[in-house]
Amino acid sequence: MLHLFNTLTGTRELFEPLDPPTVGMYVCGVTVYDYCHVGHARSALVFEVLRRYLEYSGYTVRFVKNFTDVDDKIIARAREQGVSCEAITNRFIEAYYEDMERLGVRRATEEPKATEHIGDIIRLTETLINKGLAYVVDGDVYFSVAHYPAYGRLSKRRLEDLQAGARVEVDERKRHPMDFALWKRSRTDEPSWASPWGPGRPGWHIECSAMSLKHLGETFDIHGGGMDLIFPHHENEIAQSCGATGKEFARFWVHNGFVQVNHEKMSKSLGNFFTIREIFAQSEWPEPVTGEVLRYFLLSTHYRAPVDFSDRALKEAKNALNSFYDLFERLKEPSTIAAHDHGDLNGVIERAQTSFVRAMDDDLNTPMAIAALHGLRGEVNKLLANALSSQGRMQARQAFRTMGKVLGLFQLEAWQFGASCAGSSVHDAGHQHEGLAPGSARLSDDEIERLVKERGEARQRKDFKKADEIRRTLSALGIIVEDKPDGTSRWKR
RNA sequence: GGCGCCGUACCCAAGUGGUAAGGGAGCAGUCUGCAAAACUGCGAUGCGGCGGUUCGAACCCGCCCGGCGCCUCCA
Repeated sequence: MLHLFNTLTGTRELFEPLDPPTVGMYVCGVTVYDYCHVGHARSALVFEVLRRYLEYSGYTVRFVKNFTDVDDKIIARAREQGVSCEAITNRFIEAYYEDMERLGVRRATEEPKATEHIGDIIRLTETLINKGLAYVVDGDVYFSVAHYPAYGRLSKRRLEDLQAGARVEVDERKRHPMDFALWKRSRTDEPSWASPWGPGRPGWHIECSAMSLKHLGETFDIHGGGMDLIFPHHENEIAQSCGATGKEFARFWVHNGFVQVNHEKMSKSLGNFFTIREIFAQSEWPEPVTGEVLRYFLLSTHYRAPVDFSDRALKEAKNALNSFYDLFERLKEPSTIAAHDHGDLNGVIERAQTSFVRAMDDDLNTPMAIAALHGLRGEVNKLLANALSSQGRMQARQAFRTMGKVLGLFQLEAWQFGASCAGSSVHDAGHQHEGLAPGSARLSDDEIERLVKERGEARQRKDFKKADEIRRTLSALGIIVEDKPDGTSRWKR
C-alpha cells in the first residue's frame, strides 16, 4: 500500500487511485529554452520512478508531462540568437530527449506542448471570464484571485501575507497585485494566436490547467513538480482548474526537493549549475554507466530532501554500483553445484523484496529501498561463497533485475558496466567492448586479454615477479586484475 | 515581514514515541604466491543546543543557534 506525502494536506496519505487500476499523473516538464541541468534530471527521475513503481504495483499509469514551448524566456532567447521561437524550442526539446535517454528516463505516455493546445487554453479562459473569475484589460486577461476564496490552499499562504511581501512593481491595471495573466496581448514580433481578446499568447500557468484537463480530465490522481513550483505555479493551476470546473483538481500533490551545490540551490542565476550533457561529456565512465551512476546518486537521497551534487558523491555512487556489478559478474560464472542446491536463496530474495516494497510504499523511500538491495547483495555473496547452482545464480541476478528496474538500475550487463570481465585465460571471453572505451584506458580489449593471458602463464610457472609486473602495468592504466580460485583471472577497467 | 525546509558517526544517508538501518572511507581478521573481490569483527551511551510533555523522545511541544528555499522566472 503506497503512501505519499501530499503537499495539499501536509501529511502522508494512503494512495488510492480514483479509477483503478488506472492512475492519472501530470508532471510539469521544462520550459525549452536551454539545456537541462541536474535539477531537471532529479525531477524527471523522481516522477519516472513513481511511475515505474506504480506500474510495478500493478497499476496502469497515464503519465502526462508537458513541454512549455511558449514563454518570455524562449522569446528572449530567440531574439538574442536571431532565430525563430520554433527553432529554439525544437532544438531544446530534442536535447531534452537526448539527455533523458542517457539517464534512462522513459518517455511519458503523453507529452503535450502548450502551442498545440491554444484552442483549449482560450476556451478555458473564456469559461473563467464567464464565471466572473477573470477579467479583460486591453487585450490581456487576468485571473482575479479575490474572487477565488480558496487561493493559497496549496502553498498555505494568505493573500494578505503575499500582498505585504510583494516586491514586484504592481501593474496598475490589475485589480489585485496577485492577479496573474491567463492571456497576454502580443507585441508585433512575438508569437501570437487569434483570440476573442485580440492577438496574444497564453500565460504560463493556464497551459497546465488546459492540458491536464484535456488529457486526464477534471479530477485526476497525482500532480507533480519541483518544490519551487508550489507557488505560484501550482497554486494558480488549482485556482484556474477548480475555478473553471467547480470540481476537485489533482488529488495528490507531490513535490521534489532541490539539487544543491555547496548547500545552495543549483540555479541559473547563481551560475552553479551543471548541465546533464556537461556531466556526460566530462565523465570518465562509459555513457550507460554515467547514466546509472547519476540515477543511483539521485535516488540515494529521499526525493523531498535536498541533495548536494559533487564529484565525490558521484564517485561514491559508482563505488556502490561496482559492488553490485562485481557480484553480477560472479553470478554469471559457471557452477558445478547441483541444480537444486540453492541454500536459502528463496527466503533471502523474498525478504529483500518485502523490505524493498515496504520502503517504496513509504513515500517512495528510495534510500531505504537501496539499502534492501545492499542487504540482498550481502546475502547472495554469502550463498555464493558456499556455492550456488547455476540456476540459483540466474535466479539471484533476476531478482536484482526486477527490483532494480523500478529504480532504473542493474539493467546493464556486467561487461557494459566495466565490472569484472572474464579474461582470455578462461572460457567464453567473447565480450565486445567497442564504443564503450572509457577515456582513461588506452589499451584495447585484445591487448588487455593478451597481457592477462601472459600473466596467467607466468603465474603457472611460478614467475610471480613477472606476473606482478604485468599487473602493475595494467593497474597503471586503470585495469584491475583479479585472480579466481581456479587459477584463472578476470579483469575490469 | 509572511510561508516552509534542513541540521543523525570522518563522508553520504534511513529512522518521526519503545531504546540509533544501509552505503562509502578507515582499522583488524579469514581467504590469496602477493593482491583484488568477498566474508567476519570494530566504530555515534547518542541524533545542532537548552528546557518541557511522557514510564519512555533523534522522533511531540517551546525557545535558541547554524544552513537553505519560496514569496519575481525557476525542477
